[in-house]
Amino acid sequence: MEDFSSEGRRTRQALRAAQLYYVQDQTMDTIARELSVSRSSVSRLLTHARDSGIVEINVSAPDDHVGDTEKRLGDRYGVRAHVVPTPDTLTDVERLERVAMNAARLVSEFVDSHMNVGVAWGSTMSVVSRHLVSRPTRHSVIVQMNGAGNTQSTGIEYSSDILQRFGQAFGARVQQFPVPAFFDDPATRDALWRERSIRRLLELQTRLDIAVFGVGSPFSEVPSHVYIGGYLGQADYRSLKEDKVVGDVATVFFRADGSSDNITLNTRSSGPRLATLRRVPRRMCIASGAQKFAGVRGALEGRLVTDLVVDEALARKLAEAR
Amino acid sequence: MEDFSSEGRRTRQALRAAQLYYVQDQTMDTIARELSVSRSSVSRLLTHARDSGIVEINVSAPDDHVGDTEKRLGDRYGVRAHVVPTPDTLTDVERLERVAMNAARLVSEFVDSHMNVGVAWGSTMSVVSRHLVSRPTRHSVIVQMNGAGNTQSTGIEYSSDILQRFGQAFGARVQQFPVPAFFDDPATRDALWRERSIRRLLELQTRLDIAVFGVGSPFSEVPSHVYIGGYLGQADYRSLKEDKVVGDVATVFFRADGSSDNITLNTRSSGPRLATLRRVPRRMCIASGAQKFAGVRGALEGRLVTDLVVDEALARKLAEAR
DNA sequence: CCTCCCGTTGCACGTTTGTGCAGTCGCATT
DNA sequence: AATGCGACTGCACAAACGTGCAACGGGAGG
Repeated sequence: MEDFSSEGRRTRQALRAAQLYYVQDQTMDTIARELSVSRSSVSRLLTHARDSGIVEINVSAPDDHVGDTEKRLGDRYGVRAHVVPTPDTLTDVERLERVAMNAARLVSEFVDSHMNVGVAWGSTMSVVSRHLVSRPTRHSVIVQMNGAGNTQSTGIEYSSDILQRFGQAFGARVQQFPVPAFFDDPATRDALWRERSIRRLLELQTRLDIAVFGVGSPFSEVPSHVYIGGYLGQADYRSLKEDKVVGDVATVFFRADGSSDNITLNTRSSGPRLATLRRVPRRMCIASGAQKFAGVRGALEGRLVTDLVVDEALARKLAEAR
Repeated sequence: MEDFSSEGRRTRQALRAAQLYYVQDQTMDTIARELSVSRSSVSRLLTHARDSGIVEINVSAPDDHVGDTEKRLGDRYGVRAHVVPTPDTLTDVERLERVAMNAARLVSEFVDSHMNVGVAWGSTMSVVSRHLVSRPTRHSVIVQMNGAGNTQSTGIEYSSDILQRFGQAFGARVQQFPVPAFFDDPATRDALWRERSIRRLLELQTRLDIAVFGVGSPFSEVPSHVYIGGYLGQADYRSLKEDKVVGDVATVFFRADGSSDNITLNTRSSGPRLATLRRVPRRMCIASGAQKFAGVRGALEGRLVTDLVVDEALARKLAEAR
């Protein structure tokens, strides 16, 4: 059955315009005449073509030009590093924005049909989700990695919005994880974890093909919003400090050497155990800003990461560390 | 050893500019300030980045929008068809130009390291070679498929120029085939074919990963330049007619049903037997203009082609044929 | 040291492209 | 039929971009 709806027509036009523009190097003016629409419409068609994934633009270094820092990070931590060019003069917000754009592209590049994609939430992930370039896939699933909180701080939406945008971009089913980020009583969690509906999701988490996450840095000057969102109390902070925590991934905490055993708070967290996380074939960590240094380094030491996306300054710091 | 030569520097800058422009959506002006060069230089850097393969732009149909004609050609002849959008009002030259641009992109997409790429020559291939987007590969070889003539008709260069451009684009070694397109005496060919140096090349031809070629159409109104370049005489023409030839690939002739047995002229041709050609895993045929209809159809019937690149009008004709 | 040559740069200009706005069309609701 | 709504179009203007040209600079040869 053919699709003659206006949406199908639009896509066909966009496709044709894109071919003429990107492959045959026509100007929009020429294309406009060829499709008998106005030049402006062609401009809009091309925009549509770009962010609906009809055209796909890749920038890749010829092998002999992979950045020095990237190589060093690769050698030192065994990760594929993606260093985002960022002049040091940018504000934190701009820097994050740029890192997120790069990361979003990478995600769209990696995700494919029939994949289970684990997605965490947080301010970084929020920005990333807003820059995803759409790429229609089939039978892929977006899986929420840890329980959500409803945060309304500036620029952060409900975690479900983040997931929704991922779902949108890949035409994927979204699998929510309807539990709180932290439980008060570990026993409650354990009970809930025995529920059939929850078990199904936990099981899904063990079969992820990709996990995408940022890192929290609880003891940096600018704490991740997990720490200001009212999730944790004074006592919890003290507990983290005692356990020598340097960061978290999906609300699961770890130390500078990447270890997470016997960290009190983890017994109450809704996130996946690090051992589980490490079994995911591709684990993409996105971080921007020097204040994430300790957290990211811990995540790297703990082998939680296979693909690292960071800004230049942070990359340098990581490469030089130790 | 680091490469600090000006060429290496240029590439690094181009890479960075490309990332900023295509991934981070910066304007050239911004990028110029960031690299402290003029905006014009950024424009030039981006041009360089595009046609040196640092950025790679793909236009692909979402599966549910593959053209109708493409599907029909696929069903009918068992080829992957690439129909190039071309309004019917174009001149033959413009049409060819557009088809060639598309084809060139496809070639660059298919060719990879360690591949042997067979290349024919002719007016179509000449235009194609001029639009190749560079893609650095290693250990790949460009192999000339049939003996060359030195033609100076408009727009056609020596076949070696075509090969040279292929070599350039892929950083590949170029393997010339220093024999005439047609021999006067089959025996001369057979003798030459026993030469060690020639045998090495013939053997290479049997191990091609891709073959790229146009088709000749000897009996259309506008004959392929093979037929006007002085390669063939009156008697030869008669012989072709008697043998019911409709076209050629790499100066090897075939009939409407794709057969090539007992075609007199083939015993004197320097091109590969069709059986040999058919063993190449990917065989890309590029043709533009309705006058190629008979030739292309023969090539398709003879299963000489796995990937077909044609303009819209020709595609329609082929799809409707039979 | 000078000179010439070749490759690179920025400027200035014309061209090409993005976008706010107001007008139009189709469609569903009253 | 009238009304309202939303999606889409073309216009007009501003922003962004490509390129011929002249000036610059650094290296080889005299």
